[in-house]
Parts: sequence; structure tokens; C-alpha cells
Amino acid sequence: MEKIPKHTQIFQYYAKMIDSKILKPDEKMPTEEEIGILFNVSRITVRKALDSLCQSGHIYKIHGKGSFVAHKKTNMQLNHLIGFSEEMRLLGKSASSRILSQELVEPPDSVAQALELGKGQKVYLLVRLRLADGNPMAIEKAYLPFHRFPGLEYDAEESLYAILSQKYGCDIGNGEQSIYADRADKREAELLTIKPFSPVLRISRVTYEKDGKPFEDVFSTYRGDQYIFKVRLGRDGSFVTV
Amino acid sequence: MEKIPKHTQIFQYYAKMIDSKILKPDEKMPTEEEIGILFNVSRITVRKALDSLCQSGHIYKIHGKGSFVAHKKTNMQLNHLIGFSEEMRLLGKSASSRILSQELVEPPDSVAQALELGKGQKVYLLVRLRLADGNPMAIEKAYLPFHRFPGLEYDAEESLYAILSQKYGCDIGNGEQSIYADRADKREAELLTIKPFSPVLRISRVTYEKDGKPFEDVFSTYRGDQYIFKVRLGRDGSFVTV
DNA sequence: TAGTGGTCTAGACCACTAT
DNA sequence: TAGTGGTCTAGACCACTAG
Repeated sequence: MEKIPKHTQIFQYYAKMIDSKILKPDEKMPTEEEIGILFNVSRITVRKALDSLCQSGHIYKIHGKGSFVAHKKTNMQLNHLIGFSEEMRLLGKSASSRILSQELVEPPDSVAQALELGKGQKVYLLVRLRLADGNPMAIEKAYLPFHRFPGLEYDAEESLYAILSQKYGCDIGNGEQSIYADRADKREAELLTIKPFSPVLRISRVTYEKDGKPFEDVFSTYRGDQYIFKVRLGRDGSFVTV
Repeated sequence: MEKIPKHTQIFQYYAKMIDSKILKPDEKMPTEEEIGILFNVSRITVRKALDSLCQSGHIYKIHGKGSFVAHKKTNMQLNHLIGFSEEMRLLGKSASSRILSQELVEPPDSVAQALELGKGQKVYLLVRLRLADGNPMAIEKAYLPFHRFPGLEYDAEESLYAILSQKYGCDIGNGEQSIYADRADKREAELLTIKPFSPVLRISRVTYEKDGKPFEDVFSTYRGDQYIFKVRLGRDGSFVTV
């Protein structure tokens, strides 16, 4: 039996109501006091739930008027750090992988720096072709610090994150991602079954564990004609004041 | 005299300390109780400040151990909704614009839908070439609902957002952005002074006011070799549980 | 003036980490 | 066992919106 905090329960309750359109855009939410009575919790607990709903884009608040259901265009969970498999599942596609190479190497300087490695520390380099519904979608080069994941071996069946989490207790925190447009080189084009020099989206990401330590440096190359990256941006210091 | 909430003051204090490297990565933060004594506030106020620092990526927390300064690679404010001028300023470049066209038009269906326009409602279409340090960086096509901004006129000197905010009381909330890679067509290549078919980053965004109403639908085309988009992603329901 | 969200307090108990 | 963060309460006062 899992213990779910009350504020999370309230968040989930309303997130579901809004996602399933039972509550419609611009509809007024109950007041904080009313929600408190409904769930039998204090106002501060309600506020924590509403703050989360605000940050996730489900509702918006107007001081002195109330909280209202937001006009969400995308029902997708944005700004969410997930792996390729999980992302494709959310898009209703089946994800698969083909391992292109898997080896222990000396990291390039930039990677060593990003992963905060000492001299001589090696990395596990996993290169995979990622497919959605059987069609090539991306090439992914992942560098993982070997001292953190000794004996790591990947077999293309499971999600890499699942292995890191289950076998090594890796607790994923957040990631910083850079995105730019480029053209595919010959080999990439071949793998992605597109014409050479076709546009691709290059995404590089350093992912951190909950304790703040980087555990992965990934370079992905997505087909420009197939993949769209979505994100929600806020005003103010990255969502500081909601 | 502006009234700044205590939790914001505490947030700003530590954000500054961390950004300026006075507090170093992995360094332990004072306990919540200690901070409360320092600033003479209650623990719940301290927690609100620390939660903000967590979300902005300045610190990370470990239950039972304490809060620690995070290993931030980028000092940039990520996930922050800003205009081109503001962004370039943060990158230390000077931004300028050349107006390519400016007219009142019937919106394409997709735009009308995104901006939630009724039949026959027109939009103000502003197309600009955006330059950084005098070099072409992006082409930006912005659709604005004319009924919201009657008599709007743009003169290339000010920031568009500044006008919307000052003259029309437009209070920017957040935006949803889609990003993909494509190639420049002939005219775009010419404007951006790159070769035809060079890779570009296409970004489209619907921006909402604080009250949840969409006020802008923008289509930008950035030089692939000049512009990198950065973003921070979190685990869990988009930063719900910190 | 009434309603509603924004800020803040003082204090309690639980859960996780370390020794 | 002690330290620390996670959850939660009951209640107060302020600031903004609306009639």
C-alpha cells in the first residue's frame, strides 16, 4: 500500500477532471475553502495542490476572483523528462531499438566535463537506432559513467532507464537540454532512411540524479520531418512565482 | 516602494549567492530552521523559498539529509518565456529588427483556432527579420488578434511585448512551444544570408495572458548554425513533486 | 462590503538518513 | 538516537476584484 500525500491526491483528482474535459476551459474551480471542505483538508494543503495544477498548466488563478480551468491546446505532459520508449508510448506508438554499438571508451573532454569525471575514468557508450512503429526515428548516443554503473549491459529489450533505476538505484532528477537544427551526414541519413543532408533535430542532454550528480550525457539526432519537440514556458523566474 | 514577499526575498538572496558561486556545488545549505532564524520567518515560508530554488535548478534536496547547491551547467534562466530582444540581451548581444511587412489579414484556420477567434475576426500580422549584433538570426511571423490590440502599430524600435504590456495591459502568462528542424526555402535563405536548403529551427508558439486567453501565435525560423534552444526538464508530473 | 486568493505564523507528527 | 526534510493543521491578516 502506497502512501499518497493529500495534496497529490487533490492534484490528481482535478488533473484527471480537466484532462478528461469534465471541467471545461474557463470554468471556475471551487474556492480554496470549498475544496478544503470537500477533501477535509486545510487550506494550505489545497493551495499546494492548486499550485501544482497551475504549474502543470491545468488551471490559472486571478487574485481576488478565483481559479479557472486553463485553455490547454496540448493534452501532453510537457517539460517532462522521459526516455524515448516512454515518449513513444504516450504518443501511441510502439518503440523499439537496434543496438548499433556498445563499448567502454575514454570519454571526449566535453563529456568528461559534463559528467564530472576524473582523469582516466571510462564511460560506457551505447549507440542505438530508435524506431517508432518500426520506422527509424532517431539515433541516440548515450555516455554513462562506468564507475556509477559497473557491469552495465544492455539487451535492447528493456528501457535503459528501467535498468538504471532497478539495478543501480539511479533516481532520475532533472535534465538540461540543448536543441538545434542541423543536416544529417551520409551515415545518419542511411540509418534514418532519409536523403543525405536532410534536416535533423540535434538534442543533447545532461541528466542528473536526484542528488544532483550527472549520470548521462546523451546526443540524439531526430528526423526533422517526423519529430516535434514541445515545451511549456512561463513568465517570471522559471515558474518561481505562480 | 514595492512590497516583495519574504519567500521571494529569501529565494533571491540564495539564487544570487549560488549564481555568483559564493555557494559552491554540493555545498550544504543551512537547515530550514536555521534559515528561518536568519531571516526571522516561519519554516513554511522558508520551504516556499527552497521549493522555488529547487524548481529553478539552484538546489536539490535529499530527504533526511538536507538541501545542497546543484551542479548547474548553464547559468541561463531556462524555461523562461521572453521575447527575442530580451533573450539576446541576456546572451550579451544587441538585438534589432527589420520590419518585412505589417498588415491586417484574415487569419489562416489554424491561427484562428489557436487564438480562439470568431468568424470574420481579423489579425494583425507582423513579419520581422531579427538581428543579433547586426547579423540576421531569425524570421518571425507574429499573428495578434486585432480586437484585443486595436490600433496597434509597431515601429521597430521598441520590444513588441513592451508595447502590448504598456499600451494594452497585456499580462503575459505562459506559452506552449513546438520545435522542429526543417530546411530554409529560397526567400528565407536570402533573408538569413545562408545557403538555400540550409537547416533551420522552426519554432511555433501560442502565448497566453495570465487570464488564460491566447494573445499571440508566432512562427519563427532560426538559423540552425546560430541558434541553440535550451530547456530544463523535470521528472514526475512536470515538476509537481519537488 | 463581501468574496477570494496571497502571505505568514506556531506548532505537531511522520519518514528518511546517519551514527 | 538525533538531525532534517515532508506533510498537515487552525487561524490570522493583507491585497485584489466585484457589486
